[in-house]
Amino acid sequence: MVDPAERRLLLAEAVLRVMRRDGLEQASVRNVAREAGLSMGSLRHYFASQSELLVFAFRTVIERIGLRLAGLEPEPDSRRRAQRVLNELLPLDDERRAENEVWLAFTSRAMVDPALRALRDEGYDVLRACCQAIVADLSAAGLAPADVPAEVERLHALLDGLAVHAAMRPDIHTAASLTAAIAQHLDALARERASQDVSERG
Amino acid sequence: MVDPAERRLLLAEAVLRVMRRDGLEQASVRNVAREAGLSMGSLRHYFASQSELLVFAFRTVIERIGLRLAGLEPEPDSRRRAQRVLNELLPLDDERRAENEVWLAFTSRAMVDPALRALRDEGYDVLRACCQAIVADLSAAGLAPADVPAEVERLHALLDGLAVHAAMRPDIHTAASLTAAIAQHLDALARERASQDVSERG
DNA sequence: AGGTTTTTAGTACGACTGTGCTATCAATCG
DNA sequence: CGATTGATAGCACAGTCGTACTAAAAACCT
Repeated sequence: MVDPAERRLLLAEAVLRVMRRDGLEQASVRNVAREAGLSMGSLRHYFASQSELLVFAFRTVIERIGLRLAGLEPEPDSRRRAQRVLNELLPLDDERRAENEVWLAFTSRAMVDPALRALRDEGYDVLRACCQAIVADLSAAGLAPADVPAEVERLHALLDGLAVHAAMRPDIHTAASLTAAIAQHLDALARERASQDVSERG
Repeated sequence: MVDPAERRLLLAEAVLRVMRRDGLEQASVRNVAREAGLSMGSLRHYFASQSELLVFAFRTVIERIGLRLAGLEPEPDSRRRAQRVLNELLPLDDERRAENEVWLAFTSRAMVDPALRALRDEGYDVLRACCQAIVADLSAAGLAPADVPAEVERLHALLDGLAVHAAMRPDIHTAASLTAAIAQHLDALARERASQDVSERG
């Protein structure tokens, strides 16, 4: 017998493929089943409703990102650690570009589909917690201003803004330009803190 | 006789109402016609296809924003001018919150609907030009770092990121917190430039 | 082996979609 | 006044949608 969890994952990945190729509104039960090489009835055996299917698909994306973050090798230097985590969150390669587009589609649909809202908020919270950890870390190391909450807000918005731009204009916002933008921001944070420290001493 | 342009505008506004209330995918020919108090046939008399209707609706949004920007009273102080323009671009009141949600929905759909892509790119370009003007202005006034392109990228991403966050979590990202985030960023730019100037002199 | 449960497939139903088409009403013009 | 054009309405068509349902096949268990 086939592992049910495996089948569900197979279907979730079919959802993501269809979503990315044709848009979320094309991720119908029929299309997803065909994409996965199964029948509608079979899909329905694993997911009682379409909403359940979509939620599961998005959840796998969130979990995948979480796993990647947890799997990062330890890095003693605050600045390098920040850069590495942020690079993990940016759509730098095809896999993460796909995840990013899925995130955008879900974010948009969650505006009007209450069933997706809780999960969307969960993704938001995870990302914000990441930013919080990064900024707190940098600030403690003297590499970011002392006003942590304000800098969390700024970093989080910058990150999601870059993600949206990368989805809209992948030709303009390349992997190189994205990492450069983040690096520049981190440099700016460090410089700001430095000038803060100077004026405090004086 | 009724002015055709007026009727088209009436229908466009119906599109925006439906989009915001029920999502873009609910902005069908039938629903929009009903929302506008017209028949399907009548709608089709003004718009040959649904795509044409949606494009026109989004265009009116872009034009409305452009008109608001053009209508801003002159402000001699660079910093205050920047703040004012940026506040105009942020979803601070209900009208602009609606426009912001429409923008998000269009951005998402344009990922898979080529007919919307050109218009979405136009909106992107307009916003980027705004950021460009603001940063160049601030930089010339000694209130932003000398590396204008890099700061344009940062401001643009920050702006769109805040917009997305405001759409996702209007309870968290209030008008006050949005303006505060922008003000904080402008302060940071000025401080960065100041420390740049100091180190150049020394 | 025989019975039971899981998995798959296929179909049917009612609702909705965009578009094409015709018919009616209003208004303008010759 | 008649005729032409613009505006509105409403229906028909072919297609897709989510879901419910039945029934066959496969796998598992005793």
